Amino acid sequence: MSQELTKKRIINFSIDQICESGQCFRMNRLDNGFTEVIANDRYLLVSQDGDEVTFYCDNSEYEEIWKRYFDIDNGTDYTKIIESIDTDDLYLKNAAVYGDGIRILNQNLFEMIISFIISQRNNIKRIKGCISKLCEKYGQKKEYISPDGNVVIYYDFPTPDVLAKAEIEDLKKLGVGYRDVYIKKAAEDIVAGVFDLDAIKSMDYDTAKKELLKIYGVGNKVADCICLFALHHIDAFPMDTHMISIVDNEYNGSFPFEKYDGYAGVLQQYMFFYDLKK
DNA sequence: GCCCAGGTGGGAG
DNA sequence: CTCCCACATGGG
Repeated sequence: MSQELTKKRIINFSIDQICESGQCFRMNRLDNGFTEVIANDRYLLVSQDGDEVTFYCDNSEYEEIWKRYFDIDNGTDYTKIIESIDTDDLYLKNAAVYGDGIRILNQNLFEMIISFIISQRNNIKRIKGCISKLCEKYGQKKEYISPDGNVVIYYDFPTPDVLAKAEIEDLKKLGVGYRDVYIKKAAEDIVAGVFDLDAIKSMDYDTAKKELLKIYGVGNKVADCICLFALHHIDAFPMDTHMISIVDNEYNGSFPFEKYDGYAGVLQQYMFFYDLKK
């Protein structure tokens, strides 16, 4: 264990809950108790004991990369958000307790566009499988030396350029089904400059969502997922099959957004997770 | 065989 | 604007 590591005490943080929360598809719990995170063209191991979280990287990498990725000291006050829940709303209170430790990640924009295009009418296990195969076929191969000295092979998420040149037949072999054309067209249009990802990053929620909706294969729900998980617009509230039934069954068809102005997306994630796991 | 999975595009009305 | 429907794939 000669490798550097960074230990932090962090409240409202659970690497297991985040890993299972359905917002990231390249994070995995390993048999040895560590969680691997493949993101930002890097490989990270994380372990946790209570509030003490260990990141297997030096402090400068933690400060520059992972602190923001995990939404740590980034302005989102999870304690305050949970405390703001209407005391009469037992469902939401229970969901927040159940989802304790989930954070809204700051993930790569292109990766989220492609990942959530793949997610439509699909289940999380298959989504992860498709993305893993996509990265293996089109992503750059990298090596990571683990703390015990083993060499871990991993693959970066593919660039727009590479996916724009992909053959439809090859994409289909990954099991993405009819979404093959969506992936290729989205990548092509980004490469061609039809969509400017850097510009989208600086837009407010409504403007960014409107722009994302122009991408072929991106509809209302996927656009909201991208806004929430890549652009950190935590007022975005993705309405998938789970949320439709929750809002239907628990809120008579309309969620009280006015009580949670500006951050309903965090609560959405608690409810989604609660429904997903029960 | 059926239904479902973090839905969307396209067409009709 | 709101309905319809087809769409690939694998697991229960």
